[in-house]
Amino acid sequence: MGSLTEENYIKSIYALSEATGEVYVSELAKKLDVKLPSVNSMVKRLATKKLVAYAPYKGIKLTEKGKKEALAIIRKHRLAELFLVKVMGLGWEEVHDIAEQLEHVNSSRFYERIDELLNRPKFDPHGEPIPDSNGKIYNQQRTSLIDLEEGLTATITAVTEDEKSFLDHLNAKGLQIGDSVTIMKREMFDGSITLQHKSKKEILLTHQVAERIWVEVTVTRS
Amino acid sequence: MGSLTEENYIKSIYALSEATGEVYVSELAKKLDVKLPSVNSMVKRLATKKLVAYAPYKGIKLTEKGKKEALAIIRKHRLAELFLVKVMGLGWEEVHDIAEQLEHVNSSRFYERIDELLNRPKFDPHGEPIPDSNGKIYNQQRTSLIDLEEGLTATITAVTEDEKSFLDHLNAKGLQIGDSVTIMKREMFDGSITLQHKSKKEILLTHQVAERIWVEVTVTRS
DNA sequence: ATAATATGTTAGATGACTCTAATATTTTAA
DNA sequence: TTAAAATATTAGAGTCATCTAACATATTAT
Ligand SMILES: [Mn+2]
Ligand SMILES: [Mn+2]
Ligand SMILES: [Mn+2]
Ligand SMILES: [Mn+2]
Repeated sequence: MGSLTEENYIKSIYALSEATGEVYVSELAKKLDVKLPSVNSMVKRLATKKLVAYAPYKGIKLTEKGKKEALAIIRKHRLAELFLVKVMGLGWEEVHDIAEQLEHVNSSRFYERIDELLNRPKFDPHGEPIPDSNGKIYNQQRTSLIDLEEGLTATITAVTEDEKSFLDHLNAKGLQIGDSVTIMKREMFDGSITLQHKSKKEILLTHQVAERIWVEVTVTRS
Repeated sequence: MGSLTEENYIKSIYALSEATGEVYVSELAKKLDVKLPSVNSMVKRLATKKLVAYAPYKGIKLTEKGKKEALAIIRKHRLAELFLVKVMGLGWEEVHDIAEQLEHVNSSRFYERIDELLNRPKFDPHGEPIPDSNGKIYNQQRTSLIDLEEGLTATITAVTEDEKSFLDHLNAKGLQIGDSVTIMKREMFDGSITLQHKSKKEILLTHQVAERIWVEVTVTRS
């Protein structure tokens, strides 16, 4: 295991490569909120340790070893989040920041026990898959709310955003993982969407919010 | 809050001052397993931050501010240990090392929740008192097993040693916090002690082990 | 093909924390 | 009261992780 800083670099490289394919030094700098030369020297160090392969202007790629480390950290992060919600009774909007710290705890006993208590869970409180202890990740097929036709009914499976303000927003709207929603109206003008919710209420979501909500279609046009 | 390193210095200074009164740079170096000059410069830094008062050859003293920080860390450590035992089902011999990491987690929510779940506990799994959120600590009067006369019966209230090997040793002997024991024999020659235990077994403890076990006398000589 | 833009590097410095080697001061004991 | 022992300090250097300022290279758009 590397230092805390190293772990955060590895994790960010993994996240960016999932999101955008190529990972540039400059992108990483923005994500980690450090300056370019800092990233430049750290990437060199990671390359020396065979955690990444780096070709200037071509991007940074995690090696197998690096990927394995990233997945181990993500596993710990997501197990921690679920534990905080299920066992400790915290809200899904307040666990990410704590998990950012707990993911660096070095104790197989601790995480083995969490995994056991939660009965080898497959998803975190935000619907993100939890890699198993070998780093294997179950990748669901994902459809965003913004891609659904009017009239369709779907179940919310995940949200791709950990930020408290976003989750507070969903809480205020009364939306949760597992909720069933029907698309009532898609606005051409601003991309906003009106949903019919199990609570019987109609909910309006902006494009910006809807695109971060992932669903599985359960009922096709009636 | 200071850095992780700073927190560990503060905690060690507190522990040493409880144990031996005066805390010398040299003692601290031994405890933290770093060299003298490292401690020397860190102590200067802590003094600049008004966390300690330092007079060479006279010892290091925590200021009120430093004491408060130490107690906050100790509180987190002990809450974590108890949580790991009571909620997560780990053994008292394996929680210290994990708590050494969890004590640095910065989240009042996390610790507030642990405190609540455990119902504002007063003692950790080793019988050590847990400071309250104001840093107030309930200091029990302590009698060591080695100070009991033959024939007395007492209850084990605490052990002053977190090391796994020591606690493994007690586990092997079948001794736990709360157990009632009667002093059968005190050996003059080597200071060892023979106990009658609730399990009906006789248990022999060396002086080295017995002196780390604290008790409350429940039955005086019959 | 040149200019503009995106992307990356080098040099040199800083702060936190650590080390070794050499030296200094204070306390205590003979 | 001098020597020995305990305690502490300074000087100088190294690693990790960061920064600013200046410069360099590659990609792309005109
Ligand atoms: Mn998260
Ligand atoms: Mn999550
Ligand atoms: Mn402990
Ligand atoms: Mn303890």
